[in-house]
Amino acid sequence: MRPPVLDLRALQSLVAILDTASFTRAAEQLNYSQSAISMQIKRLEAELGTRLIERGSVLRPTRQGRQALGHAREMLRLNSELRQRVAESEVAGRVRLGMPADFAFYLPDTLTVFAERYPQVETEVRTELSDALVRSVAAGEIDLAIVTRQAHSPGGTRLRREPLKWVGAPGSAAHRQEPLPLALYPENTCEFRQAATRRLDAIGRAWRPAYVSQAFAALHSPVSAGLAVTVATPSMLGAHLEILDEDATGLPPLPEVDIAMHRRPGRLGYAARQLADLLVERLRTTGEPGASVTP
Amino acid sequence: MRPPVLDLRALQSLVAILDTASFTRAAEQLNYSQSAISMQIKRLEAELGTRLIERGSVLRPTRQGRQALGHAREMLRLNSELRQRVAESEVAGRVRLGMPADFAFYLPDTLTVFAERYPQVETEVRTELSDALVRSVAAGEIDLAIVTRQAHSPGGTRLRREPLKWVGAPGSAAHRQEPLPLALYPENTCEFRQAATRRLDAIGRAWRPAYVSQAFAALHSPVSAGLAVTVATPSMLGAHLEILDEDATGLPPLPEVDIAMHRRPGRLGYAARQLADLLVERLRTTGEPGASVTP
DNA sequence: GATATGCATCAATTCTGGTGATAATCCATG
DNA sequence: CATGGATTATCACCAGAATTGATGCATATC
Repeated sequence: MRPPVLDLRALQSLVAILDTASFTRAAEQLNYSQSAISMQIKRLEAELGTRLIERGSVLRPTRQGRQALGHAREMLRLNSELRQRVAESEVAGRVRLGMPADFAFYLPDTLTVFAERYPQVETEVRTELSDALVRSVAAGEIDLAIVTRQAHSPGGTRLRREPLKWVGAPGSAAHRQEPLPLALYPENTCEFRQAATRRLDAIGRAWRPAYVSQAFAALHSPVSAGLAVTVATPSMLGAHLEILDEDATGLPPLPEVDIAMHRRPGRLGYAARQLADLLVERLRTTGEPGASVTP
Repeated sequence: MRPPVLDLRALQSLVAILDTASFTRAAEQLNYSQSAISMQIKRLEAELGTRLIERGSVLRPTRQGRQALGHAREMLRLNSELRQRVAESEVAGRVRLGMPADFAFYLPDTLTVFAERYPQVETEVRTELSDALVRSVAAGEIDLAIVTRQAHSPGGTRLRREPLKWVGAPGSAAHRQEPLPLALYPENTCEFRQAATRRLDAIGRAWRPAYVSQAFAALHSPVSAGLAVTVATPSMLGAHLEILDEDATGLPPLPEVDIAMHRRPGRLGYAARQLADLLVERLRTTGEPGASVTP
């Protein structure tokens, strides 16, 4: 009738037993009597209808025990995380975060998660050029800055590196227009776009800033309508846009860009540290997809 | 002293309340009395030191309640999965799986997971050419087959599509040798390699089967030693090998390949269905990385 | 074979958590 | 503003589950 649930304390004991390889030590660790541990496991095994621990001179999990162990660990982790999250929603404070204008559309998910998790924290976002942000963060005017990596600006943690690509609407011929119509943030506001225009100049391809705006929507519309092209990294790409192949379009290849985080000097407040951790967690690229090799 | 754990039954009730928007209905659903539900939530809220449910004409979770809800759901999911996994390790039976020879190095992780999860199941792996496997599976001689997609062999579920790439050891010059030394499975054994040699022939590039073996190690060694090149998809790639850029090396571009699964006609046994699900889960490509768009 | 160590079991006790009845609340109506 | 209906909170009581400490049993150690 009701989905049967296991006793988390018993799972906790199971984990402790297999970690310490001893009922007795698990009991000490968890502040139970040895018999309590023994009974908990007995009940757990009865509930699951199978033996979980192979008793002997050395304790080993059975296959079922190994299955259970992984899930038990994860459940206990979630248990602590739940407690912490609930407790943290009391955390108050203030975080000042800086990012280039074009990141304002890259991070909102993460900022939403943060705002949800720490509803009492005031988050103040400032948008400036990357190098200005690096100075601001060094001066302690803001706590954190997400910037495109400046080769000459040391410090900061690299979060990810992504290729920069030409982007347009599927099927659009905007990239064949002469001069090339670009949707741009205002001059000097966006380094990606500076990189792009410099490469166009280098190959002698004419271009014009067909759409210039600080507002995201005002730039997105002409691109998805096929009236202009722009540049973005693959992970910034949405469903309505596609990467334009450089060979097929004759557009110049674009460099890779680094995305890095800078922290202001001194000890950050708790809220700022949590935001920093969250940004690292959500932006850091994951490892290589495959692990095996085939000839 | 001991990491405090929450009562899973209380979390179960929390979820039920927020799902049904009513203490009373949650009680009916879980076969508790209404007062039991009320007290469970009271205890849970006391334990966490915060209100989880905002009482009123309509019940709504507080921010803390929302935090808790997600984790609670996940913990309950793990709870059921744990029970099922433990129960499933009693599942016996037999599964006959077919795959091309070159997949024998693509799937072992998944097969290990399967063997661990269903230790009583006999798994029999047969390696043949893809089209032979499609016939075998249609004839019911094997239960499942993982094959490279045959345009003319309908049926089957496509699991993923990957580009085929030239692969060599980093820094090696093997790709500049004339004729091109290839590490190959025996002729007609591997369709990837047939695709490769046909493309070489098409552009008039001479090649020779420098290393031919059914054994993985015997092929892997010469490639990572820089003595030959071979072809693979990126996810088959290991740390010791790298993709050779087609433009830089003058090697012909290779097609994309589809990896598909065929099931034999008729109702599969439980074990076979589970293996099929696992293969789909582990091989199916995940969605696009990003969701937002930037101009 | 004696001893030590560690898990299982048992009986007694504690105490958690459920039930049913009832009180308190909240909202919708008249 | 009062009343009725529905929903949640509280209370007293009880059942049974979990813990404990003592003891039994098995296995390793010397």
